[in-house]
Amino acid sequence: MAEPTLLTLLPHLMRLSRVIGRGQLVERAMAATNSGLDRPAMSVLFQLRMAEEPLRIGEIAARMEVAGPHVTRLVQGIERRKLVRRVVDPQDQRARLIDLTPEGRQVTDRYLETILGWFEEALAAWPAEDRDRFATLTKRFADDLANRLARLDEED
Amino acid sequence: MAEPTLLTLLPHLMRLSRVIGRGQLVERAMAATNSGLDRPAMSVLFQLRMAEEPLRIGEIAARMEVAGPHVTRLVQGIERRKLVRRVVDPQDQRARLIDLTPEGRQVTDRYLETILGWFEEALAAWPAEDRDRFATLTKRFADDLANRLARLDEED
DNA sequence: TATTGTTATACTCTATAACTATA
DNA sequence: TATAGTTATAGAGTATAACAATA
Repeated sequence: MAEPTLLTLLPHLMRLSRVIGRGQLVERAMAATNSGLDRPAMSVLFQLRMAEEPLRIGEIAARMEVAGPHVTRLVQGIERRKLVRRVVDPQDQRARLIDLTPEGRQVTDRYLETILGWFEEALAAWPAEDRDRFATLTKRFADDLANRLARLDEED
Repeated sequence: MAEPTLLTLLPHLMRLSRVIGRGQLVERAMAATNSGLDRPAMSVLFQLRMAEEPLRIGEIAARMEVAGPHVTRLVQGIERRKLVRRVVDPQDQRARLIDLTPEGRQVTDRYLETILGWFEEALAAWPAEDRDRFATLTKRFADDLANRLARLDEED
């Protein structure tokens, strides 16, 4: 069955996906941050933090790869806690721009620093070259795979 | 905030985790396999296929990192479709050993070959050395990170 | 008395459909 | 008439608690 490298890669990817996406990592970082938020809400803050600019509801949904109404709800929750502001987009009165408040940014940074701290400790024995290589290859792999899968649509 | 390599790595990992674990990859491969199964059920078959031997309910739950009762349900479903057999463990009458039937193995192999085929196409331009390196680093990263997180328990 | 698995139940996350308001 | 977002509703996936059988 296929090339052995790819066959052995698959379980590692599945496992990594679980460690990152669900359970352990995120869940624990949220507990450490002690913000009272849940994972999906933090995911919205994370997207805003990485974007470094206000985003529309639809744009957040696209980046999180979830449906729009879901983001509406999540934003309502974090707005109530004053972690984001929701202002009408001056370019288009239908749209809303979601922006981190200073408090929101602070919470998000605490969360990120917790995770990155664990990364540093986990990779303490890694030479810098391996880290860079892993980061580069991970991005390339995600891109190449996503592109291949996107082409499946067109093949119909 | 922390080392830049790790900060940029994070979104790539999150994205990879989404591409692999949810949506696109698995969902499409299931559709292509046309088995009528859902993702969690296929995940059980996948674990059995990788183990290359019958596994107990509890062992499957541990490998999938989900709760026991959930696996009981999933196994009931795939047993009804005759993709696995469920026999009493001769070593321990309380336990059940779950084993792939030939049909179950066939379905799982079709699923795996679909995914690995896409991997090969996605990585067509990758030198063999990069593939090996990526596989090695991915495993190491998952291991090191899981170990670091496991130590959080002991620190309490 | 502890462990393996099962049954029953409830909760979290996310999707779809119908609607409102702007464009 | 199309688009951005919202409200209402429903579904998938998983967890927890209580139980049964065997160790």
